[in-house]
Amino acid sequence: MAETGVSSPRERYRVQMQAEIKERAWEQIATAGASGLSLNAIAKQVGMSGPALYRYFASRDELITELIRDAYRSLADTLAAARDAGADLRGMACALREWAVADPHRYFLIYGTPVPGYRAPDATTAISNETMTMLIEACAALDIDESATPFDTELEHHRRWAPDKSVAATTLHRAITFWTRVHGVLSLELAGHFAAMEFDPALLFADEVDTLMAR
Amino acid sequence: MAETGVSSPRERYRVQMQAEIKERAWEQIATAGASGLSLNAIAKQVGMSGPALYRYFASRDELITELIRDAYRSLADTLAAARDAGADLRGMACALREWAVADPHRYFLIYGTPVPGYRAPDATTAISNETMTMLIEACAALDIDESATPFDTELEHHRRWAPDKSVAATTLHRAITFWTRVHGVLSLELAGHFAAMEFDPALLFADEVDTLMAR
DNA sequence: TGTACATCAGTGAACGCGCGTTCACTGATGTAC
DNA sequence: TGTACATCAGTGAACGCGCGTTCACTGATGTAC
Repeated sequence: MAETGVSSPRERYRVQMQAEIKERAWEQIATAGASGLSLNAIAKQVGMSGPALYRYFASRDELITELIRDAYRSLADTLAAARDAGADLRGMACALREWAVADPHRYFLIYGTPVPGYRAPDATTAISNETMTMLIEACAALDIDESATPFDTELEHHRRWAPDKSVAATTLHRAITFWTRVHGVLSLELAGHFAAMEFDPALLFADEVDTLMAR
Repeated sequence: MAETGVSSPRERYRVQMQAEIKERAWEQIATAGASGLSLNAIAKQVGMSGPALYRYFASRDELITELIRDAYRSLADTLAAARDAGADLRGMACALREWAVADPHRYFLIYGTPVPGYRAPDATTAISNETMTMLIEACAALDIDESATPFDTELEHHRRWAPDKSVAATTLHRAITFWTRVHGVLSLELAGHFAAMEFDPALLFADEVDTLMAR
């Protein structure tokens, strides 16, 4: 009887196969987009015939859901690694950008056009909260005093989502603003909206982060 | 012989029919997303049978291209109308947000996940430049002096895309930053990433605009 | 160690479906003399 | 005003295609005695 942690050859093969399927799925998303993801095409890539994939995933939707969850997980892990390496908010921003640039399709699977009718499972929202908490802590470490804006007072009254009541509303505000600004630059950059302008998006990104940390 | 501006009944009917097809297409995008847009389904909605649509659009791709171009046009017109009504940068920001919130799918067709393999025609990039020019002019009207950042010097050397050489690099910078920040808030809001937090996204948006205009 | 059985990965055929697009055709509308 | 012709909107059948998913089945791998 297999105990926890010990895996039979069959189990190991299974895990390995699931991983390969996901890998091919990502390749396909890169060329055809998430909506063009086809189980049959993946099966062909893996070297199996169509229905065999149903040994590993109950349906196409389940596969996509796992890919999305993995993307969230990957982002959270990237930020956590940066933090654990002693990075401040700026360092985490760089890590985030590198993560996004490394695989734009993975980025857009999370932050791009929402899939119509798709409902994010609790698992992904939990990871999302985890990420937000890391950002809030990084912002709290900045310790800049500033005058309250209207949105700060709004946050005073709507902060049930925040992890710790001891964090100032201005800190929550800063974390949210960090998030929106970073996404503003990244999503436009990765979607190619800066293509006609010749400037280096990395400098724009850095400038935005600097501005946010200075004031 | 029909002169320019004068249209025969047939022509008028044609234009009207094209408009109705596009309208149904938008409805379908709203429920199934851009990738789920189906010519046959649209035809059914309009009350025609499949192939009839080919009288009005050469292919599915052409229809989508027109929808995208219309979306760009609609946004540019909205901003122009705000400007002509005497709105400053803040007013234009509000107009932009209202435009986006009114039809998120239209917004995402432009600023969402890029369609794999889709190449934006020159017509849309021209409209995009038009929009950017309006923003730059609105930023120039602010006339705030500020110290140059690294990205400002980058822009000094890469500004061929900008409409007028007399505009300061810091103004171009402000226009770009306006664009990225506004998109950061809007794209996260419209994609539902603020759903778990209870605050009013409009206040966050207003705060971002205020910050950008004050400093 | 050998035998009997259970588990499970993968196959191939088949299902119904909807897609974009073509083609030959009908019938109404407009145009020219 | 009437007739002859051209234009063009829309139809219905058909094309080939790939999709997700089911099902009964084969054959290899693991497990129990």
